[in-house]
Amino acid sequence: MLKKLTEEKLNEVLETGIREFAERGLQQTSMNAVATQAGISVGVLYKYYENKDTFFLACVRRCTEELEQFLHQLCAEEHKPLQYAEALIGAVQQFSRQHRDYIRLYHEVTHTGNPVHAAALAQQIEGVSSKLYTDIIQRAQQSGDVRSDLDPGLFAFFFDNLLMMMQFSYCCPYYQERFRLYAGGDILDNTDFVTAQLLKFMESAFTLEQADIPHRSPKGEIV
Amino acid sequence: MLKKLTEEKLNEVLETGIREFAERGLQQTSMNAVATQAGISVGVLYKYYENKDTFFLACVRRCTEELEQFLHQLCAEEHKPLQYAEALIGAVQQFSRQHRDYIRLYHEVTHTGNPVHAAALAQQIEGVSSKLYTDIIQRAQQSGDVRSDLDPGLFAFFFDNLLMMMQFSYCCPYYQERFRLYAGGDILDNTDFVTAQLLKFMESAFTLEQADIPHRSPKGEIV
Amino acid sequence: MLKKLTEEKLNEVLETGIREFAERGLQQTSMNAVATQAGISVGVLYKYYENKDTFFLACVRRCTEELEQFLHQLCAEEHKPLQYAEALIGAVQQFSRQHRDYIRLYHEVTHTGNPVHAAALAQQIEGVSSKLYTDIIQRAQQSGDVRSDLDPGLFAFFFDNLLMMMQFSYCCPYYQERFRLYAGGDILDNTDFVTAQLLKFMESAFTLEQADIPHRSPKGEIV
Amino acid sequence: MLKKLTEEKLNEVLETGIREFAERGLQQTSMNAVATQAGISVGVLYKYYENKDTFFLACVRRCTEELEQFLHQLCAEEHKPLQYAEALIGAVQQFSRQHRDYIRLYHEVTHTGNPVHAAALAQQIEGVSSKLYTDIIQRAQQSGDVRSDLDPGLFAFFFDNLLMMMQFSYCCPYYQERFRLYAGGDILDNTDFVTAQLLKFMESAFTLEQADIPHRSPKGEIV
DNA sequence: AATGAATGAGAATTCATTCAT
DNA sequence: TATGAATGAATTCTCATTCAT
Repeated sequence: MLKKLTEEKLNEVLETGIREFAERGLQQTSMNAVATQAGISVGVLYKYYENKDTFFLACVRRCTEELEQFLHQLCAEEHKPLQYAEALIGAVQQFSRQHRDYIRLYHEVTHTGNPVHAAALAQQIEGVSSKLYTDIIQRAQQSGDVRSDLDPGLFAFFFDNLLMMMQFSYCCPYYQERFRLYAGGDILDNTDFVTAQLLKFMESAFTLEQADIPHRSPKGEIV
Repeated sequence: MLKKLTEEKLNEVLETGIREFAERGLQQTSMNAVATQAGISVGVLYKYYENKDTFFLACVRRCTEELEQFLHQLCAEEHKPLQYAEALIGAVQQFSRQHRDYIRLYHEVTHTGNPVHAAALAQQIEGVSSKLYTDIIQRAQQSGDVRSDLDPGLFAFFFDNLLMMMQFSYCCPYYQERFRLYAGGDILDNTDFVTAQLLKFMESAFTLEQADIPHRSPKGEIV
Repeated sequence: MLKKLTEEKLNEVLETGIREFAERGLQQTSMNAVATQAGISVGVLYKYYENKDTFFLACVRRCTEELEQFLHQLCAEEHKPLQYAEALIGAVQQFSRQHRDYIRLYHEVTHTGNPVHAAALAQQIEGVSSKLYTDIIQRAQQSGDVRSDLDPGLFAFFFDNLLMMMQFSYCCPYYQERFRLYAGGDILDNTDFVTAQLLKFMESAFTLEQADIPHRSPKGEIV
Repeated sequence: MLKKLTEEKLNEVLETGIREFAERGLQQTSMNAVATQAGISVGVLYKYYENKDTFFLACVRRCTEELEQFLHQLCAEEHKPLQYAEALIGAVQQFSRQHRDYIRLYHEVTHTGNPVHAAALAQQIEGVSSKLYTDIIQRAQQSGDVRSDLDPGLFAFFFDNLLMMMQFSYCCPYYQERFRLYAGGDILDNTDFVTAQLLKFMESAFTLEQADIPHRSPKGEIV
């Protein structure tokens, strides 16, 4: 009966954890259930992870690693901001389809009530992408591709907010329903349409009077 | 000892529930604790609410009623879209400050795992605002204040996404930390700055080359 | 099924706890087992006692109360020291026979590893008797019934040590065996003999040369 | 990795066991922890000792061996009873200081609930000393150094009770507190005072009237 | 109608012991 | 022979819900 846990098995344990936590949430997930489903005993689970929280965090880290890798690959290539945005939106949609549970787990993390834990988690999860986005935007502002009267951090924040909501809207039951409510019952399948629309929204949510947008052209010719 | 539960008392019960659910979440909140804090017995709590879920939903409804009222007041006045947006952003910030627990409770709702419940909740909570926003946008498109090549539902969706994230970012621990990470430690107090920036972001996230925006005019005159 | 716990029932719970703790010790006693044996649910047990330790302490207190009462009755009457001693020895033997579990529980208390808890328990359990004994001895010294070159506290301590060991020797398996080993297999039943012998031991364990005992007579006549 | 367990290693294992059992007690001590601390694997621990109880007994035996040796050295020399007593009290105090864990382990043994085990243990631990003491006393009675109207076994028993309590009072948390309660906060350091007082207590705990002690002289001259 | 004590299933965690390597 | 990972029964404690008073 005693079979050493292969790396493969440990992977399975993590995937089981991710699945269960994504499905039921932190509280409702039972360590015994995870162990049983992963085909191991509770004992080993606790051998590898001090307690439920630790195990949860391990599952989260696994997800964020994957996500970061995904992100890095994407941001490695040089792009114009809008191309970045398009690529990111597409990537987020793809990731959401392939790793629904990762997104759900991420959503579960946002429920962390304890501010100290929340700070650590936010740092761990958002640290990389927040810097990445902010940098890209700063560069784009220097090259004149993004209006410079916007704080790069806040710009990145709003931008990520839209991506985040997109992820949740593809993966989490409540957000899915909300998505359908706003955009119709089959919206979840029209990914290209959504991408196109979101891009347009970002370009210019509101039509502005000429007078309102002297800043629009950093070079000044148009206005 | 036998006192009929006055409306006032029922109010107190709901407020207690909202506070507890907002603070601890659905699972971690104890019905006994709610009853004790509200100064009633568990028995009556179960007399009025079939079970914990039912009670939770009642608390949620109480919050959404408040929220809707708030929204309706705001949308009653006729405005240009950007003015609407500005008013809404301000309102959201104010509401977040005044009713942190309502927002937290709303956030708690988004964790509903059961799709059926999720659908009912989304309908209940988002039904009004989604219609409201979509209508406003449609009207704005007809009057030419909003580019008409955007789907009004999706536009409303993206718009509400930004507002929603703003609420959470002001009220929920994890999102607060994330907010600070993106925009600096004191961002939570600079509400005016955030409002101004978000408005700009909505106006036009990205500067566009002329060539990039032939679609801007659906009628083609401008370009 | 829901029957209110009468005072009688609560008594039974305590007695069950005392029995189980006495039988198995603190660690080995299961709260579920106590509840089952007392005919209640674990829930109530935890309603009345915060946790296992608290329940254990309640059981201990119950025992010490009984013991103190027993002691007070005895010490109320004025006696000569040796009469006190005789009365106490007899009382201890009687108490041991009637309340074996109380003594065993007392013995269990002596295993408290945590010095802080130990201090509190010792204070609670020994506080009264230590003062009582010391006072009696001091008075006896003033009246010349006890040699005055002995520290009253230490005298009381040695005296209580002998009583304590007697209790354990009548009640706790290991000490019982040890008792038999020293004094024969049937010693546990010869209580009168033991009393007489212990009294003699206290009177004068060792025969002394005349020269060694000038202090024996506080009045000086004999020597 | 495969190294034969040297005698030295086995010693270390036993010492670790003694330390842990003394510190935490039988139940609370973990075999895994002992193995880890001793620098071996649980596997070997179970190779050498069938189970936890067996290992515990081995640790106990190790302690009693040491204790017996100590005792034998002391009793080898011929003495008058009071000199023996004084020597023993001093020895016990010294042993308590040097081998606190041995005494604690001994105390742990007294908790054995199972009468069969208790009998075996008592026999093993007390067998030698009970005989030794009883013999010495019998001889002393024959030589007139101890009053002959005392049962030698019981005398030895009472005497050992006092020594035993002294050991515990120097080594075990609860008994230490009790000691301080009776004799003041710094009593644990005043070993000489304690020795002197205990000797006096043994000499003659209570002052007796002439009439009360006709038996004092076994030869009958005095009375 | 109101009370709140009682119920008991369920969840996290521990650790003596086994046995494949 | 030594290792130490794996097992899983057992234990403490919680809390939604019931129902006698």
